[in-house]
Amino acid sequence: MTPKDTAAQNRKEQILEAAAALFAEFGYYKTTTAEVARKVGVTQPYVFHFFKSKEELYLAVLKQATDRIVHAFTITEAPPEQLPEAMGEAFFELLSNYRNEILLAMMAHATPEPAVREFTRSVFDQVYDRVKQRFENAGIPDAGRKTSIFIGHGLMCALAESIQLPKLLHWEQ
Amino acid sequence: MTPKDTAAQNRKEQILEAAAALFAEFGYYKTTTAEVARKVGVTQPYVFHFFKSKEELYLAVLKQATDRIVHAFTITEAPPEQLPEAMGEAFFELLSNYRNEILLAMMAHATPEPAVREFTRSVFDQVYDRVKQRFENAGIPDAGRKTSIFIGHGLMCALAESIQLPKLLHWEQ
DNA sequence: TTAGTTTTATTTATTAATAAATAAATAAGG
DNA sequence: CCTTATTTATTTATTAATAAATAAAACTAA
Repeated sequence: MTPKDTAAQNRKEQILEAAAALFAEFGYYKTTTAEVARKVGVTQPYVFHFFKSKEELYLAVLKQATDRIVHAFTITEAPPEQLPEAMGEAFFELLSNYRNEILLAMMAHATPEPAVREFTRSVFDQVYDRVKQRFENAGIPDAGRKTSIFIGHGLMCALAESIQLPKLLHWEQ
Repeated sequence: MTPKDTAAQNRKEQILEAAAALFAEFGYYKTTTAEVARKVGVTQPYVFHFFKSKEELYLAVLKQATDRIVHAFTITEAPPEQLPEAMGEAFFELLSNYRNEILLAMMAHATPEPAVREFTRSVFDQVYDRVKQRFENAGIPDAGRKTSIFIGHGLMCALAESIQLPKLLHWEQ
């Protein structure tokens, strides 16, 4: 019962979810609006009743994903020395609960639509600042560098997932 | 005078170079064979005289790029304690000398053509093994984890370049 | 004149997007 | 209630554009 609790609102959420799964697996260009519609069980033009273009649909999914990420990095609490690990775990949990959306977000920079690139840029900018700030507040030395490494680590996890090369993330142990 | 030194061979190289630039900037799907041709100054169907499909052209560019990367990581020499830094510098040099190709290679995993994904997978697999082996030979402890971090770092540099967010790579200093 | 190089002309397929029609649900009035 | 009006939900039919790929012709130079 979030914004409105109508049948149409429900459809909109279903479309977002189907789109997340398809965009994550097949990318922006190889996902057709017809496939999204088919997955939900409606007709292709009906998708445009909720989103005025394919790009707008993609951006809606992407925003949902990045909001989750920013939120998680904002609320994670831990004793200062354990903050980076705790935030890494928070990301990992997100990845396991919302795999499609998160993979989508971590690969969005490879989608060359200007609006997508710009959105992605602003999100990484924001995430970098927030994470760095928190590292600094926790008294972690060299917070900027640690933040870069933290983000690189996230990219690496997403890569390992998307090409199915689990050996890349063997840090367990 | 590599394989053959004919005019056509020359054209093939020009096409590869134009394709690298366009694929790196606009990605696989938003780059048309017509634009590649126009950049070289030939007609669109002529591209198919050298590469039997757009995918084959893309894979040829990708292979050239990944061969450079694997080669660089193979030949870099340094005293054991400086090996990771030296290899990082080698990658950075590659990125500055062959920017288009290297960015292409670092984002290829987001191109959902099965052949591209599989190729990318096999290259990262190979790179991981080779880097880890060299780290181990240099007596670096926890070589597997260090290799993962090394790759994550490379992904992060490519991201920073592609979305133009230089703050991500402020480790200089 | 023949092999190598390149173009013109054309096809075929795909897909986002629009417009207009229909059906189902809800509400209002007698 | 029962029928008419109105909104909400959804479909059918269609367009318009784009782009990869093929085939065959033509040019060029040795």
